[in-house]
Amino acid sequence: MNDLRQIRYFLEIAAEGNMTRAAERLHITQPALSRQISALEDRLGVALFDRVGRGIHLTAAARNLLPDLRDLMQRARAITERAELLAGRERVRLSVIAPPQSIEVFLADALVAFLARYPDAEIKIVEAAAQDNQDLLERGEGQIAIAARPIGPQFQARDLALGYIHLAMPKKHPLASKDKIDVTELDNEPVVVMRRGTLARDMFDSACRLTHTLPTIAHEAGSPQALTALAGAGIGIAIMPFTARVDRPDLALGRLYANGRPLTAELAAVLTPNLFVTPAIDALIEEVEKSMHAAPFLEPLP
Amino acid sequence: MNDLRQIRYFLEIAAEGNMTRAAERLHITQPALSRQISALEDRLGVALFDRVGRGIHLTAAARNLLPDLRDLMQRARAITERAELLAGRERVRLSVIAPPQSIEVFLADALVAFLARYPDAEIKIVEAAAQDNQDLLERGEGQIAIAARPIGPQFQARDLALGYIHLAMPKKHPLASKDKIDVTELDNEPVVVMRRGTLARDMFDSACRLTHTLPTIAHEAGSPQALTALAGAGIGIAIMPFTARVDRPDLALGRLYANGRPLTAELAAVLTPNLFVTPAIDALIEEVEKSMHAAPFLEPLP
DNA sequence: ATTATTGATAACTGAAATGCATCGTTTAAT
DNA sequence: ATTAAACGATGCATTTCAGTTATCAATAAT
Repeated sequence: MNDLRQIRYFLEIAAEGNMTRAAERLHITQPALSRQISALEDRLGVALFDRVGRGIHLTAAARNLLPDLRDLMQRARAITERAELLAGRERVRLSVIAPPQSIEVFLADALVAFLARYPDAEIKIVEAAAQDNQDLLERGEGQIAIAARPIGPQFQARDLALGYIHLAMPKKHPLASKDKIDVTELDNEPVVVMRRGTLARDMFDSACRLTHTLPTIAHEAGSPQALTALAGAGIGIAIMPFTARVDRPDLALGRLYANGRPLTAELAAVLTPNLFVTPAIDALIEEVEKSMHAAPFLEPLP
Repeated sequence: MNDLRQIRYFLEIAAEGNMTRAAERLHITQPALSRQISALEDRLGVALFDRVGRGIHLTAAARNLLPDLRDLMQRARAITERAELLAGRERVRLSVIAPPQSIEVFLADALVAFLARYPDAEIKIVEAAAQDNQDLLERGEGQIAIAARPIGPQFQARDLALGYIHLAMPKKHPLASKDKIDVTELDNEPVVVMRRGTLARDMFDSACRLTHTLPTIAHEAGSPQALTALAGAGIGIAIMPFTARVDRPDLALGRLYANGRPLTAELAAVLTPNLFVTPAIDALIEEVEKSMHAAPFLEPLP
């Protein structure tokens, strides 16, 4: 085992499922990649990919080795970073994985503040659905992800904020006067929700199931803006995600409760295992936290 | 961080303390090694060695990175081995670190039995003083070491046997009739012991200190044979190491006690961290265990 | 049947690693 | 003080290896 490069190549193909595309992402040509993988297979003495028709897929052996190889790469990276820190010329290069709304509502602001402190830092933002966040982190697509607890045991995490699911409805709506609204009050009520796969939607579904509430789904929207627009038009009460700004004065806002407790999610910064946490990373997380607390419906954790 | 080779080179120099010798062990020439290290230092941006006069020594940064780099290499090796196992063509290649007497008394026999089961295995034996055993393991000089507990927390271990420190003396000696002999009975008594650094000697010294016993060290010997010879000549009672055969009918044997309990050491097979334990390794340890239990003064652990 | 996609292969090129010879410095021996 | 040995660094030639371009074979989509 001499070469981390071949491992990096292998991981890229495993993540991409396709040699040609992996080669592009690695900035090499496809034949070069193909030959490196052959070499790796020879050296390990085990086939890593089934060449089936055109296209490939992982062999059982490769699936077996995959987690450890990922771990090895991350460790190697962590060591390099520590070495650079020891050399005093730390180069901050981070990829942050976050859901679209998080980017819009607080990540952008946080990055501005962070870059004021670390002007030379290179921050890349990877947009991903909430549910894919931890997968991408595990595949090494980034070092930090914004996600809600629970978080896989293999990760470290830093608490960021407590997010409340809130409701938006026209001011004339019968429930508009209330600050706390229980899920059960939404029985048979027309609601507009985010599409499946977003955190707020999934939590809302769970709350309904647990309380045997059956709201009428009037519409599934793809963005918080669409949600508020529909609510404003009287189509239904909008179930707003945690990280959404509501800037419409015609709408009343309330918090959603279930069993007497507010529906909340603990948002956290999830860190790649073995990541060596530099002061810069700490600073970034701190800025994210500050920026989140400035947003409505996101409160500091106790 | 692309290249495990450079890390392997670095570790070899760190272990050897000398580039020329490290180059020999790596089967490359000294200039090649020198350049690779320069390249590694450039890439990490930090000096790993101070070039002081002729010769080198590790910088603080290098000492800081050393354990993690070792760990990385061991993980890489473990992965390769697992891959070979998955490929069904496991090539058993082990280095076993053991003190000289262990080799003589039971390791040799164990290897014969093991090789009968795995004829293609390549086993290398590294002879090392008991006290150096764990260091060598940590430096990656071998995968398995025979050592006495306590064992560093970073290692896995398998219990092998309980060893008793025993005494050898002429049959006419006043203490010869006793089976159990307490350390305190050796006060002012002439004894012959192994040289410092062997396990039995160190334990004997500790026992004397704890019980305020001051035997007269008549001689320090380098081998168990010398010990029995001196005891037979009446120079003093021989404090025998755990793993020594006494085949002289003119000598009486007894067990050494302190505070009413026999002086024992729990011998164990210590395994490199992250070592992937194959059936072959299990078999080897099993054979070692069997072979030890056949030796006198080594008993199975409860 | 035709075309586009995808991975493998061959021949070539350029970069990187290695070996050999040698130098400069430091330490040990005399 | 002088010499010899030890040790790491450097210049140059050679080999090894990863990468590129061009192309092929197999397969899936139309």
